[in-house]
Amino acid sequence: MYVKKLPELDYGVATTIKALGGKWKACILDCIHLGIRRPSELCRNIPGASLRVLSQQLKELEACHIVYKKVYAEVPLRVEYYLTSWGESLWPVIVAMNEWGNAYLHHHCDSLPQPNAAPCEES
Amino acid sequence: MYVKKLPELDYGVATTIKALGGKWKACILDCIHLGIRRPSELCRNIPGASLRVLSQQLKELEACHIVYKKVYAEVPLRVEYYLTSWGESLWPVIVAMNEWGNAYLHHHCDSLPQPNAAPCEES
DNA sequence: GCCTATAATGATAAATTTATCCTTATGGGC
DNA sequence: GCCCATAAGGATAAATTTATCATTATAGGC
Repeated sequence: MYVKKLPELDYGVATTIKALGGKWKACILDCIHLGIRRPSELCRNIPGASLRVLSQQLKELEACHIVYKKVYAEVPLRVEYYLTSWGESLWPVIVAMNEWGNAYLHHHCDSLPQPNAAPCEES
Repeated sequence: MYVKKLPELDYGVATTIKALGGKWKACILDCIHLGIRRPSELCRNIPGASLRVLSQQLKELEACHIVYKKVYAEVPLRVEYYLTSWGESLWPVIVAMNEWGNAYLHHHCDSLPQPNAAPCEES
């Protein structure tokens, strides 16, 4: 397993981003919030993400106490993920981030500019 | 300059994280919000960040329309960064993220667990 | 027997981000 | 002349994250 070599920042925003900032984490939480709980279901609902990547992200979310896992003794194996109370408390933050981002996308139309995009004041 | 090879996700949360998720970006925005505007000042106020890294992050923030830049014809060169209206509109989101993260830190005491931390339900 | 599906993880490659070091340019202090 | 400070960026290394491919284990369909 990978272990960090550099010190981490530990103020509020950095903590939230560590918990939520993985590439697929917001998608996953959104699905779980909608009741899509099984890894294979998540994989079918999140185009572009492999089961492997989703497993990794779910494991991190679990380690961060954002989701927890229920395992059923069935075959084929059945696993479901649920939001913890911390995950629930994160929801309004996710909504706020989503609203800002969507407003931004709506205004700027195309995706975020590449680093060398033309500068502009107060666009 | 680095150009992306993989497609990007473009829903709200991902957009917000792209704008705000760089390692030093929240620190920088916090400083600018407090009136610390010059790169050299930022560098003195953000331990661990080099001028080089701050320049990179500022450039990205500028490209994302979160901050803009004023250059004064002085020597030594004087540059100041200000929040754009988009940057201002992002502020409540930053506050919400900061509050959640601080509550989390306060509850979990030490920094976020490493990926292999012991699982727990509803901690 | 080989295929399906399920969930998880090891090993490793590829992509991306962040860090380090160096250079440019300007003018003042000593 | 060499040092300071300022801001910016090139070149490259290091760190980190994400992706790809393979394997394990279990039971049912055909």
